[in-house]
Amino acid sequence: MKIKNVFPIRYVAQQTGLSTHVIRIWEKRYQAVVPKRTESNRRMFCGKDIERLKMLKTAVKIGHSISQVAGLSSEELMQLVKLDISDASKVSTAHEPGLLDATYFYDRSLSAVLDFDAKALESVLDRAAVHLSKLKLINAVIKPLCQKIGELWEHGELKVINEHMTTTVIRSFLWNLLRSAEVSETSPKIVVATPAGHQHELGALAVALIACESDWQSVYFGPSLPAEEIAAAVTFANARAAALSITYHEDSHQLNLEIKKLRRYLGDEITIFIGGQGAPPLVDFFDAPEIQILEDVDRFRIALNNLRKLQHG
Amino acid sequence: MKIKNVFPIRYVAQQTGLSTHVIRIWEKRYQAVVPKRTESNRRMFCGKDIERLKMLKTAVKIGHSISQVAGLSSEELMQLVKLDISDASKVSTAHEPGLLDATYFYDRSLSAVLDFDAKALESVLDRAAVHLSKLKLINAVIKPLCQKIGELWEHGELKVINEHMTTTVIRSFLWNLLRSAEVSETSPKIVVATPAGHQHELGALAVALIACESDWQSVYFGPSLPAEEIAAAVTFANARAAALSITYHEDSHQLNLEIKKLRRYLGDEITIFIGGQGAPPLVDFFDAPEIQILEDVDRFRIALNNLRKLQHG
DNA sequence: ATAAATTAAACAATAATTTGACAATGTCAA
DNA sequence: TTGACATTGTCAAATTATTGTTTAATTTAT
Repeated sequence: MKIKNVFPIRYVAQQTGLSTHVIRIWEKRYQAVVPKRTESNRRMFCGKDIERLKMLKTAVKIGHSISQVAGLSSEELMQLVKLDISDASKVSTAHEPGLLDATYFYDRSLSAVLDFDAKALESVLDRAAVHLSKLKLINAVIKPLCQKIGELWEHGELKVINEHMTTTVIRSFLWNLLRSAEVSETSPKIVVATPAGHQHELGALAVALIACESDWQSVYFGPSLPAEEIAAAVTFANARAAALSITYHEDSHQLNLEIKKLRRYLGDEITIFIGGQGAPPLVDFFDAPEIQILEDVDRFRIALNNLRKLQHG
Repeated sequence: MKIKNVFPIRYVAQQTGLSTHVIRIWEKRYQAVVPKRTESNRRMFCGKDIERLKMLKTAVKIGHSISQVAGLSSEELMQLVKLDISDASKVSTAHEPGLLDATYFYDRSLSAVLDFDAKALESVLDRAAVHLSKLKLINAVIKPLCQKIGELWEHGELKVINEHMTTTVIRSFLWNLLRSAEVSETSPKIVVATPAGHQHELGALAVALIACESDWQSVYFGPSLPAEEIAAAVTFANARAAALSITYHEDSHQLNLEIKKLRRYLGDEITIFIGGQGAPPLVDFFDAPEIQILEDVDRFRIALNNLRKLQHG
């Protein structure tokens, strides 16, 4: 049971915060919305009209001109509004001259972390995302930043809250990057997660991004997922591979168990990638070709490409 | 044989707050209600007529035109009106009452979770954010959704991966919402986190959002933060309050220690809020006025406002 | 007999519509 | 920099529609 076309202009104005004048003039000039009319020529808006007007308002607020956005479809508008919320900082700092060097962004990021300035960190990362490729971003900014923070933390030069703040910001940043990655629907899928007990998910997010960059569909599941669940996810998503990110090399016994369990759950045609800083020490433990321990990002990309070709042939 | 209650027009007028003239003219012009008549042509209203007239009155009050809503069925009227009734009592801040039913978004979200469709979930949440106020979004969509997922998970009707996927999506959604919240730079600050050992951070994010809505600057630190670090964050940010979100009531001994420690670390002029589903059982443990256990969102808002005024005076 | 209800018609206050004008702002080329 | 031009929000006037109230005449209930 839907209620349609029952909203008079005053109601719409109150809902959207726009004046009735603006609503009318937007209709007249740009056909931003074209409400139905009563027999007596009164406008009668529907729910979608209101939704649309709200989005238009925020689009304008962000800095777009009404004439440009008024013609967009509601889906496009949604996309626009969503996107610009996530990198609104770009608008304000767009005029700054770009030093295209990755170390510049790394330095600025580190400063922001030490200054405990979440907004600055976000802003730097947003700008870095514009200037650098995803690969470079991860390799030359995110990864060294995380390592550095790890070091500082170990040496007691950084509070846990610094680390938390940074993690939260970077995590959200990477996630938004991941969401905005465009991958073909027909590409093979890879399930990305962190094994049970491992809480650090930044590496996993980076892995998911790299996979996207290599034109795989990343299905990201976040931290601390038991082997059974990873296996279920692979089956459900009909994925060709699973990737685990291991940041700290702790409790390797438990970890081995998990990986072996996962190996058993998955059929032989599913490749398991294990990466991250905590991965190299594991090389000795596993020998099967279906489990690949990867020490750096490039090898991961190569392995993904190989697997892709293999599957194609 | 059922005996119907019937009422003369003056009673109806008194009940609804409408004048007899209005009731008659609404009937004459729009057939808003069509009461039975006595042999001598007096109107005899029934209970449903009164309900209907009340709803029509509030619909008009909201901003609908009587000519348009008078013809709606009582169910449609109910749907149209019930949201704004609940929001009308809140008055205090922005006039952003809900348009579409919040349960609609809740239902769609839940479907997306069960279908394991991350993109659909994102899309629904984005739409909900346009339609609903932050408060309503959290109270009527996010919160019940999390609760439901918790229930399903406990009953084994949901995989861990469902829960993980949902958590990841909602977390990112809330975080973006938090980032886009605009709060004055001069507003007091509140540090939001989850105590050590508590990994679930959605509640904390919701708390941070609520605080923003009450015009506090939320300084969000994510999950599992030891008391020392929370204290350090409060000092560093020069915050007036700290808020802990506790989702599951486990290991209450450890939790008590953490809270008491935090209480010691912070001076008396810093208020500690403890909220979330796991909070109510703690009421008995703490008695100090500087530690406030909050059972629901509204109390949290009230407490924030009080604290704000107190500080002002 | 008095108070209340009924209908119909008239009335006045809002509210919505269109049109045109206007001011503030930004853009672009000279 | 200046001036021409487009964009965009606001406003006023004239017209029409909606809607609550009033008035008047009549009927009914207590």
